[in-house]
Amino acid sequence: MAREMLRQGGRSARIQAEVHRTVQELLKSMDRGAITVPMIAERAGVTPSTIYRRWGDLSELLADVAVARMRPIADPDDTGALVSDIEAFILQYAEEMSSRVGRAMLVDVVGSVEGEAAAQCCRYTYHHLETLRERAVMRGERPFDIDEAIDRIMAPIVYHILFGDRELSPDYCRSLVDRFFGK
Amino acid sequence: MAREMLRQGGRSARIQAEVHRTVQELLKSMDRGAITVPMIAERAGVTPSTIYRRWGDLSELLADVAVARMRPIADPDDTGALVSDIEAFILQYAEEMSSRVGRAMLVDVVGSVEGEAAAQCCRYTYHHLETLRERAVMRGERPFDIDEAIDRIMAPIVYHILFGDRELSPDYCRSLVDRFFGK
DNA sequence: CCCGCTAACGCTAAAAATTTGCGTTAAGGT
DNA sequence: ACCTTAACGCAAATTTTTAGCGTTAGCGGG
Repeated sequence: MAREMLRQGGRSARIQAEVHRTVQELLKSMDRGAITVPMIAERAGVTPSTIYRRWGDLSELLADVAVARMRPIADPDDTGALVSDIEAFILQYAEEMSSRVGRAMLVDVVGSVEGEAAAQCCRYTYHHLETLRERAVMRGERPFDIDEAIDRIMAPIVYHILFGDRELSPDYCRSLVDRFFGK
Repeated sequence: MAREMLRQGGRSARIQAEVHRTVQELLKSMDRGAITVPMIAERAGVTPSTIYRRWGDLSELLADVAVARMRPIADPDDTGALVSDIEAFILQYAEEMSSRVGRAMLVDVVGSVEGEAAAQCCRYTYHHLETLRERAVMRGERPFDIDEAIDRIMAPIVYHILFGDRELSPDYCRSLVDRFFGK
C-alpha cells in the first residue's frame, strides 16, 4: 500500500491513476510474473524511478493496486434477507478471488511488507459484513458475530484459494454460509 | 518448488543442501526482503546462475526452502487423546507460523507459481491430521472429518496470520479446537 | 491573486541483479 | 571403463534498480 501522500491532487494523483490503470490493463493481458516495473512505466508514460520512489518495488505496487481494486465502490446489494445477502457477497468474492488474477491479487496483498495492504483488505471485508449486519438489524433479523463469520466462512474460502487444494464450487460456498447459520 | 531433479545425488544434491542451509541461515539473521540471490550464492559457494537456472527466481527458492522446512521430520507426539493431540499440533503450528519468519514462509509458499509449493504444504497438514485420526481410531475414539478440521481450525489460523488482523493467542487456538469438537 | 516552499517528478549515470552462451565437470546408465 | 548429457562455473550481455541533481507544480500563507 502506498503511504499516504502529502500531495493528493493534480499531477501526483494523475500519475497514480494512470499507473494503476496500466497495471490492471497488463494484468488482464499477461501473466503476473511477466510484469516488470519498466514495462509499466513505459505504458503509463512515466519514468521507472517515479514508480520505485513512490511504491518501493513491484510487489508493493501490485499490492496497492490489488487493494484499490478490492475497495467496494458501492454498498452491497440488498437481497431482502441476511442469509441471502451474505450468500451473494460470498459467492461473488469466491468467484472473483479464485480466478487466476484474483488469486494473484490475494497473494500480493498478503505479501505486502508491514502487512498494511493485508490489513486494509481485511477491513474492507469486515466493513462489508458490518453493513450486512446493520441491515439485518434494521429488518428485525437476529444479528450475527462478524469475527465468527470471518472464521467460519471467509477463512476457509481464502485458505482453499491460496493453497489451491480444493475446488471452490458455489455449492461449497453456500454450504459454509448455511452451516454458519445453523443449517 | 524446485522441479524434480533428474540427478538426485552427488554434487547436485550437495549444492541444493548448501543453498537451503544458507537461506535458512540468512532468514534468521536478516529481513526476508533484504535477501538477494547473489548474496545467497556467495555464502553458499556457488554462482548465481546456478540458482537462477535451478529455481528460477528468489521467491521460488524461498518457497522451496519453506516447504522443506515445513516437512514433518517425525510423527506428531502422542498425548494420549485426540483432542489434546490436535491441540498440541495446532498450538505448535500457530506458534511457528505467526512469527516473523513463519509468516514470510507462508507468504512465499502461497506465492509460488503453479502453487506447487502451496499444494505440498497443504498435503503435509492433511497427512498430519490423518495420522492423528488413525491414532484416534486405534484408541477407539470417534474419528473426525479432516476437511472439516481444516476449514474450522486451520483456515482461521492461517487467515489471521496472513492478514494480521487479530492476535493469535493460544486461548483463541484452543477455542477453535474446542468448538470443533462440540465444546 | 501572487509568492515561496518543497514534494514529487524527469533525466541520467552508476550499481546491482538477471539472463544467456559456451566450455567443463561429474551422475548415472551401459 | 566408457558414453551421454544434466548440471555447473565462468563471463559477457542485458535488464532492472538505485541515487544524484535539476526542474516542475501542488498547496498554504500573505
